[in-house]
Amino acid sequence: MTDLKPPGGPLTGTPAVSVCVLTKRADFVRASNARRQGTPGIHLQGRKRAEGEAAGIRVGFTCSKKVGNAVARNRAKRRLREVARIVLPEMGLDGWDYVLVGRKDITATLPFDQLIADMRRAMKKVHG
RNA sequence: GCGGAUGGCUGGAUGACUGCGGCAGCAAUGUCGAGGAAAGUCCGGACUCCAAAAAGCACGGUGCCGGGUAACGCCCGGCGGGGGUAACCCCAGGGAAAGCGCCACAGAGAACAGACUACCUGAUUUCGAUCAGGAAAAGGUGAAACGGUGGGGUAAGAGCCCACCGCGCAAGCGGCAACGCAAGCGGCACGGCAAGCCCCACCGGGAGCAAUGCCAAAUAGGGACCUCGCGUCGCAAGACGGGGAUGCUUGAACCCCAGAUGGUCCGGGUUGGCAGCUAGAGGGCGUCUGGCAACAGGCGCCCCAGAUGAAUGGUCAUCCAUUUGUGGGCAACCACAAAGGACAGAAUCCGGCUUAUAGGCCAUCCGCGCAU
RNA sequence: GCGGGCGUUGUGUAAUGGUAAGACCUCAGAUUUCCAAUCUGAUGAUAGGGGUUCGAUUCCCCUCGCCCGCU
Repeated sequence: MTDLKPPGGPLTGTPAVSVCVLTKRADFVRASNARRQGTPGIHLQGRKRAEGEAAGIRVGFTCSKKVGNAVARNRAKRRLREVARIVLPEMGLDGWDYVLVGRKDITATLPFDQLIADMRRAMKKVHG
């Protein structure tokens, strides 16, 4: 199934908005029906929430069983979490939900700086 | 040195920056944080609930003997059978003279007796054969065919007789036992399958931490049908009576009894938090005692994660082995560069089994070769 | 996590322990001016590995894959 992990604590260079983590299945479903952008390493889904729904940036992580066994899934999730920790403070928009989806083999093995580049490109596409 | 057998260990190391979960703290911060299989869920337990977890039946499991253990289908030791030159390895390994069932095709005949071809004797004969009797060695079939070899014997033959081998029964002896050794007896009979039914012995009540208990929120604390039934004595406690059992029957204690009870069905709801939740038959090291061993016991020291969209990560440097390429060298090897670092991630806990696993290391033993 | 079930040609189904059957599909041929329909023929499977047995789809064990239930 899909997995996610609790808030990332105080982020370095955090902007004024807070970041929290998606835990409800309904939020994941809504995000997947909104804007999406695939890159070699990351599949990104993004959604601008309706007024009064929640505050700040929210982010979720998903690695289905297609990604591999438990070791591969956990590894992909950890790297996605690290990517979000670095990229979201500089590019995330207040009032949006983001869902990062792992891809088979690639998310766990791609060089890390390339993964970050993929994330930045996907963010631009989803916002634009 | 080469080849092999068995048992065991390890599962990259150090550092820097930056993150995550638990605990402590107002905070700064401190401290702890995956495995030998955490896996498969194949067994066994602990623990919780089910009216006791009791008896019988049913059902399921195990299956040489002895021991170990909380327990086991696990482990240790022994026995028997099979394989290997050997070290050593493998075996669901009780009962087929309790009973039932099955043994296709082929073959004369498939389980207990019988006789297709062929053999022998006699009679008949159209000289092809037919009939009566003897016999069970030879042929062919098959996974399996009624002991084997040699000799005697005979009309032909046959354990019909003899020798050796095999087989069965077995006094006695050894061993806790499985079992082993075996005088003697028997002309030989009793085929295989019980991972077919079954018999025997032993074991097992069922469900499972999403168990179970509590708190909060929410909803229609709703509707239909059926069953028991509207008790007696007593001020009361209680007694009598009735009801309540998870495959079936019995069933003490216990619970309920005029309930808005119990059962079935329909409809609604199905979220959040806390406890269970991690220190236990616990692990490691050292040492002593008993034991062939598994293991048991004593002492000392050290160590023990608890998440819940689920923590233990990311990046880099150096070293460590590995592979590839280039250069040098007869070679061992040296230098430089690059790549990738086995299987795999706790979810109530523990003991086993099974399966996956790069590379490396240690010990013991066997065979061959060489040297002494 | 815990508990349960299933696995046979490409698909959905059969098979007392004894040659794996039949249907649809695919291919080829026949029929037809051509197509469809029809007829004939062919290809093709017991999830994998061990064990019991003379002989396993069937009986036993291990592994793999798929499906279902739970508050």
